[in-house]
Amino acid sequence: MLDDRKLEVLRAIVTDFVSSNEPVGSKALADRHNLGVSPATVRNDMAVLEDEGYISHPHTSAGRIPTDKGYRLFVDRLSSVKPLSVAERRAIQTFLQGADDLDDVVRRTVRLLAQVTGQVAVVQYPSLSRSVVRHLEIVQLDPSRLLLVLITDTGRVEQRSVELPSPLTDDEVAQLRVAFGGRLGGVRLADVPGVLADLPELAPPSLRPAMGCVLAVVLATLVEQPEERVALAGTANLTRSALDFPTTLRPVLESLEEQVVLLKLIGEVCDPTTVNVMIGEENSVEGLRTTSVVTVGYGPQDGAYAGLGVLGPTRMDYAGNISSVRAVARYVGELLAGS
Amino acid sequence: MLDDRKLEVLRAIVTDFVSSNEPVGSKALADRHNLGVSPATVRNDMAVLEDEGYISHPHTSAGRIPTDKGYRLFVDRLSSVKPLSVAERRAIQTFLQGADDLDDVVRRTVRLLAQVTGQVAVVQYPSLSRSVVRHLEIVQLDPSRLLLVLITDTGRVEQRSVELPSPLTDDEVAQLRVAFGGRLGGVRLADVPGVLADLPELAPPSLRPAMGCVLAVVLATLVEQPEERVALAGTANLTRSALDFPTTLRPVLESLEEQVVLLKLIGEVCDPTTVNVMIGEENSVEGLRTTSVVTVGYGPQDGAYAGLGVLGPTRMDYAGNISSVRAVARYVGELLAGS
DNA sequence: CCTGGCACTCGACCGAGACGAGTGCCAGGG
DNA sequence: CCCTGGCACTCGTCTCGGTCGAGTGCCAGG
Repeated sequence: MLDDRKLEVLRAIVTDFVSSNEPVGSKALADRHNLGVSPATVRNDMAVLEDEGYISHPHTSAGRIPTDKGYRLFVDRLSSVKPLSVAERRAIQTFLQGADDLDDVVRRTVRLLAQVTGQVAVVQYPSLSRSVVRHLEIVQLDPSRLLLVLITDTGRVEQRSVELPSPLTDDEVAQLRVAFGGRLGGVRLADVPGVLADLPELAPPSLRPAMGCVLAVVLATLVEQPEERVALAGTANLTRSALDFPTTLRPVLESLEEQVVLLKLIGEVCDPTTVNVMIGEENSVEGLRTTSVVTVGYGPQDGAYAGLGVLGPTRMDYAGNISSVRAVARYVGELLAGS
Repeated sequence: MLDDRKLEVLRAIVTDFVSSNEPVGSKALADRHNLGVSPATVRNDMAVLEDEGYISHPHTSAGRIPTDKGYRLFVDRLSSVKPLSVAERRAIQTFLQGADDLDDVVRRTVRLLAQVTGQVAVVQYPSLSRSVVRHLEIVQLDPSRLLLVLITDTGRVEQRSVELPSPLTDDEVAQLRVAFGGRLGGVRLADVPGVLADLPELAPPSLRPAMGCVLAVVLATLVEQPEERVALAGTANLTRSALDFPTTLRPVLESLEEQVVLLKLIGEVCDPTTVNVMIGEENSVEGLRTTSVVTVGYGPQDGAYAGLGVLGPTRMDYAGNISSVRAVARYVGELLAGS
């Protein structure tokens, strides 16, 4: 149905429309891209493409614009990978180099992504559940309150306070510390429940109530409902295409303020090897139906820490953004694995 | 120069323009507000107000709009305090009630403010330097790395890692813990340098290098350059007035992404008793010259934890926003003091 | 000092007409 | 069979002139 030339026409339409933001006509197409055929032929191809739902035109005497389906086909089969220039790679590397803190890494990353792509950037903090426990510290705030401080291999630090049923002595706290600390080091957070399952049985009776409380908090708030965090940057970039979606800007901004929404966007796919692209209506989030999202997981090869990505109008430079997102993800993954 | 009626005219212009967003003419003014004078008289007053720079008109045959100077006069002398309804107060209280975590409190507060005022809301986390140390925990990550965890009375938790010149034994770490922990409890962070000044001298020689490192980190990153954090919400509200500042939206969004800028906005005044209003050009931040900012400190009566406020177009409901900001600040202050 | 009246300004709105980009279709040619 | 050039047609955009009306500034009178 769609021979090579028609695909070529679609590609030309997408690239031209992305760069110009104006419906593209047959003549301009035939001129700019050396398709080797006349505008009339291009028109015929366009008619077919429109029948198939890949492009549409706003009104009779206007050029064509790609539909979501058209973008999808473009992304899947037509866009060639656009390798980053050496300068860009170096810029990414140096920009991320100076970071010390995990917070700092994430903040830099998200700004960098927004800058490089010119879109809205989203970076999820390394997920707790996929992280490995480096240390669990138990601090006594006052006799019957403890503070748990969890440190992961990615440098993330989480704290929770625990109300105890009865006061503990310093010595008892030390025992707790040994009991938990000794077992958790090096364990993936997802595996913590298994590791700790038999803990209450082994504890001396006097410690059991306290042990139970601490265990409950560890399991409930750190393992079962780990707090996922995300960083956001580049919302100002939405105004560039504000001419495109003037009244649509509001729902987008609203959606972006919802942590849940952001996590949904990024969390859905976290494979560090393949980049995921959601286009327009494919998007599950109401209010982001006019935008596209490019996400990828980051982390070591065998598994992902978390996801990151960019969001922009469906009319975006998919090839470029995919490359940028992938490159940034790789560098961040290495950076976190190395530290 | 400006008699009572002229002031009344200015107030009428401001209130009408704020609610309608359209230049207001003499006839409409004389009609809606019962000024007891004819449109012609109003016109004369308007001419004077314009000479004095309180109002201007976009073009010859259009109504008047307030200038920044006009808003300033309005805020300082003309706006009556608009008390919140009981329902609003209750809503604020119940909305904030459920919070447990400090993070949760701040998140809820900022959303609440954005919701109530319909503007962009900014809430600064309780400032470190004004906080009191509740606990400083020292955790040994590996032989030559420590993690410092600082907990303040407002529930804020900060952590920093320290590279040691040489490995320490468990026992030595315990000594450090006692040395610091014993002295810092209950001390205001700003007073920490004085309290710790003589610490190195008292330490056993073997501990001095490590002690020095820890001390340096505590002083440098926690006291001298404490990391201030802010939360932001309601950027979507900017789109309501997007018709007002269409191309101006971008610089505003850009400014709002800069932590530094936000801190500058809020940090300038932190008095919990008086509300601070910055109008248009008064604003020191380039790019926010078309907006007004209403801020206030929050915290216990004697001093402020930090600041919070809202930002919106100069054309905003100052009286209402001032009331809302003050009310929210009071509740948050109580909430944090109580816990 | 306020008031009504009046001429004037100037942007908003409307409709007609010209323009032109772009389309769809068709007949002819390789 | 597919490509091509030609041609009529559509329809949005732009421009222009004219009308309308809100609002002003000024002035003379009470």
